[in-house]
Amino acid sequence: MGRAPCCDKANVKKGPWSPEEDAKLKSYIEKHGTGGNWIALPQKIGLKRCGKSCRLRWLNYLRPNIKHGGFSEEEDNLICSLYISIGSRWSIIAAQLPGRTDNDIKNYWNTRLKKKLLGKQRKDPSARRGSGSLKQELKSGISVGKSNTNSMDYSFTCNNTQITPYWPQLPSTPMPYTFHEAATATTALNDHASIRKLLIKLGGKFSNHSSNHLPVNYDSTSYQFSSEGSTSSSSSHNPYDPSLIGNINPNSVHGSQFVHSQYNLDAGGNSQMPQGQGGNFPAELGDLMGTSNLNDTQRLEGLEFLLGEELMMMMMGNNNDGIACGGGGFSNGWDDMSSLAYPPLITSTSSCEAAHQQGSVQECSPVDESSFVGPRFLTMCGE
DNA sequence: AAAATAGACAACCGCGACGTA
DNA sequence: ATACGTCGCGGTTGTCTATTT
Repeated sequence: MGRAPCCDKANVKKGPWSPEEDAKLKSYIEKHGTGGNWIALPQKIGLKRCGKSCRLRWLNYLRPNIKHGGFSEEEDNLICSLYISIGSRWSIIAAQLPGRTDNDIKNYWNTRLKKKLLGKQRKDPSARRGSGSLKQELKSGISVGKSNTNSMDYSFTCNNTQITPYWPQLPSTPMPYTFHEAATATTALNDHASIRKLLIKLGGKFSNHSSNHLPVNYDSTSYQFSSEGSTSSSSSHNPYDPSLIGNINPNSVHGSQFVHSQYNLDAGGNSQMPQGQGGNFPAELGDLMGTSNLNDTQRLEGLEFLLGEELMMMMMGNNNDGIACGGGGFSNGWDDMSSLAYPPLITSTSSCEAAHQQGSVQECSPVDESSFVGPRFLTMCGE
C-alpha cells in the first residue's frame, strides 16, 4: 500500500507559477504567516496548488532577501569546501550562505561548480549561454583555476612563488602533514588511493583519524563557529564568519541526516561511507579520482579548481619556473595552505561538551562514528 | 533561417524524520 | 508504543533560452 498523497493531485495545478499566484501567496504569508501548515495554506488563499509546492515557491523564490545567481568566488569556494566536507547536504550548505537557497546552490553546483571541479569548463571557456552569470564571471575576471585580481588577495608566497589558495582567510591551524610530504606524495600519484589520501591530508575531513585537526569548532550556544588557535581574528572576509551563520535555525535541521558527516577511509584510501545517507564520498570527486579512463594529469587538472593552478602545476611536477618548492621549503606556508581545503567544522557532542566545560573551545575529534553527530549537534551541544 | 544542442533554473517527487495525539 | 499528518531534504525532471551547426 502506497503512501497517501499530500493533496488531490487531480485538482492541483503544476508547473510554473504565475505572477498572480506569486502575489497571492506572498501577500498572504506576509500578513498571516504560514500558519504552521503548508498543506492547508493553498486552500485558505484559494490557490490550486499543493502545499508543498507553495512552501517551495515561498522558500526558494518569494521569501525576502533571496539572492539569485551572481555567485561570488567566495561563495563558490565555500560551497566547494562544504561539499567536500559534508557532501550534498544542500540545506546545511545553504545555511552558510545568507540569501541563498538549497535549491539554488544545488542547481548551481550541478550546472556550474561540478564542471569547474571536473575541469571541463576550463577546456571550453566559452559557455554556450550568453546571458548567464558565467559571462558576468568572465567579465569580472573570475576564471577557473587561475588567480584573480578582482577580489581579495588570499595569496601567500613560497620561495618567491606566489601561491593563490582558494580559501580566503580561514583559520589557520597546524597540520599534521607538511606540504613537502604532500608534494612528495603527489610525485607518486599513480593510483586513485594516492590522490584520495592527498585530499584527505589536504582537507583533513575525509579521515576519521583522531590525529586530524579540525580547524573550526561550532559553538552551539551561540550558533557560531570558532577556530582553535586561530591566528586570524578577522572575520570580515571569512566565509565562516559567524555572522553568516547566525541565522541557522537548529530546529530546522534534521538530526540523523547528518550523522555521518565525515568521509571515512580505510588505510588503503578506500571509502567507507555509509550508504543511503546522501553522505557518500562526493560522486564527482569519486569520478574525478576514481575513473580509470582518466590519467593522472587529467584528474589533477580537475583539482585545480580546489587547489589552485600554480600548486597543481608544482604537484604535477610541471614547475616551469624551476623554483624548488619541495624539499621542505613549503613548511612555512603550510598554515596558509591548510586553508585550501578545510571545510567548516562538524564536531562531536562529547568533545563539544568538553569544550564548554573547560570554558574554551578545543579541538573536537570524534571518537567513533556512533558518537559523531551532524546537524543535531547544533542543538545537542547547547542543551 | 531552422533545427539541434546545451546551459540554467524552476519545480516536482519520493522518502525519511519529526511532532503530536 | 504507534499511527498519522506534516515538514524538509535531496534527487530528478521539465521548461525556457542562448548558442551552435
